[in-house]
Amino acid sequence: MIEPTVSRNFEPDIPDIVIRRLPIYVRTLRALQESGIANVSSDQLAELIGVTAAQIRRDLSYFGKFGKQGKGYDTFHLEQAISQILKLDHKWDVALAGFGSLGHAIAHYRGFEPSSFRIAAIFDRNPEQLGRQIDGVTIMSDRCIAGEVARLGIQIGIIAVPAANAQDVAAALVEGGIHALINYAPVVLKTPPNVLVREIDPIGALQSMTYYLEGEHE
Amino acid sequence: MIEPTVSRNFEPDIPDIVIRRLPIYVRTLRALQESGIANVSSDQLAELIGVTAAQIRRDLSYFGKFGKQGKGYDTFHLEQAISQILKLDHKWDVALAGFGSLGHAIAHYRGFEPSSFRIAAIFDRNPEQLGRQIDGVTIMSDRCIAGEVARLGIQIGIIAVPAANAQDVAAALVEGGIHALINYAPVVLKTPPNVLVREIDPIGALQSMTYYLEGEHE
DNA sequence: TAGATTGTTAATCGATTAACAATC
DNA sequence: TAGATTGTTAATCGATTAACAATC
Repeated sequence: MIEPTVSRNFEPDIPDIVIRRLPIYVRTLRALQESGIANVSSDQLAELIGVTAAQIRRDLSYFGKFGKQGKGYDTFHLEQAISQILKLDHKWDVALAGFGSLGHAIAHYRGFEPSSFRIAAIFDRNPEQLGRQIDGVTIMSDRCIAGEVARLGIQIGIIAVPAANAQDVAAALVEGGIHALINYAPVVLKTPPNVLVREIDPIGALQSMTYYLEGEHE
Repeated sequence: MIEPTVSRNFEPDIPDIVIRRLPIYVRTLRALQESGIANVSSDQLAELIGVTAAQIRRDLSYFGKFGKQGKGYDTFHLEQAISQILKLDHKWDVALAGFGSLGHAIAHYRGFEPSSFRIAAIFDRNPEQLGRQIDGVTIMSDRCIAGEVARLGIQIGIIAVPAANAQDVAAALVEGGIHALINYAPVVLKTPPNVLVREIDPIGALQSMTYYLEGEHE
């Protein structure tokens, strides 16, 4: 919901929903390589991911031809190709706003090494956190957000602050030149149309699942 | 992606995408009430949420008539009605698998009090964590998952373990009788069709955003 | 060559939007 | 009553799927 108004890319017109599926293809192709599997058909890949083979072929066709008829796809080459399309072949600096337990979890996440992302700045409102070093990054005050983001030329921000501060923090990040935001706060952010926002909303996910569950528990 | 095959609910046929929007309506209506606003039109609500008024009215029409022509919606009554549809009017026990920094952040999250969810069981693989008490809940071994979930009659699970263990943990939770899963692990889980799975995938979100960003950073 | 599987088009399906009669 | 806004239907838009000719 609340899908991005994208204005930075001028590819013909590739649906955002296709772009959002590409990371799953990359992930699965990497897992296959690690299992020593050099080749997959769209049927096999579909089975692993839980989608249809037609969807995979259709998705890929937006970007070119990556397979061989009768053979399928080379896991290494297809992964490289999609990684390049997503620009995952170089590192991106990320600004993390909020260093509570969620921010801590984000900063310490090592589920994806080597990763294309690096926490290059951390901000927190709590004075006790200020000056603390995390992997060589010094936690700074929220008041430094715009200046520091601009100074470092950071394009991606993660909002992990309480709902009440999320809008102000978002505004500061945008002021600093951020173009893409991951928002963990349960708040609809007001941002300019050239800023891409993706919501991470586990509470919303929980709240929508109970609809399907059996009634009177507890 | 990988949408749920739902088999527990037999409502005519309300699209899951509509169900997934309802928590945002609830959240926004609660915020309005806290601001002392007793009434909203679909236009105002749409503006706040960033969707169209037509979509809101259409979504609500799946469940009944909640507004008054010429007047709009009573924020209290509409929130109550949607909360009831989502079954948020009573508490749900949740099993948390994984008590690393992510599990810790989930267990300590207080962004939504009073919440309809209560962490009623915590499991971790790390022997050092075992026996530790978190809000009156004792961390237990992964080996206890199925038994404990069954004993407590828990229907909802959260997977916050490393990718490598996620499938096993999911299987144990399902064995214990879990019907709904929130999955933070970057892995496509294999679950029976009557189990609802929602993916929380911040890394995927990041990886799909770089597609839209300007090239050669770093 | 024969068999398998891609890439692509057209058909289908589903979700969003626009419009407006009903009605508070 | 007049004005505003709902609830709902039909039109539009977009995404998924099925099918198959191309080709490795």
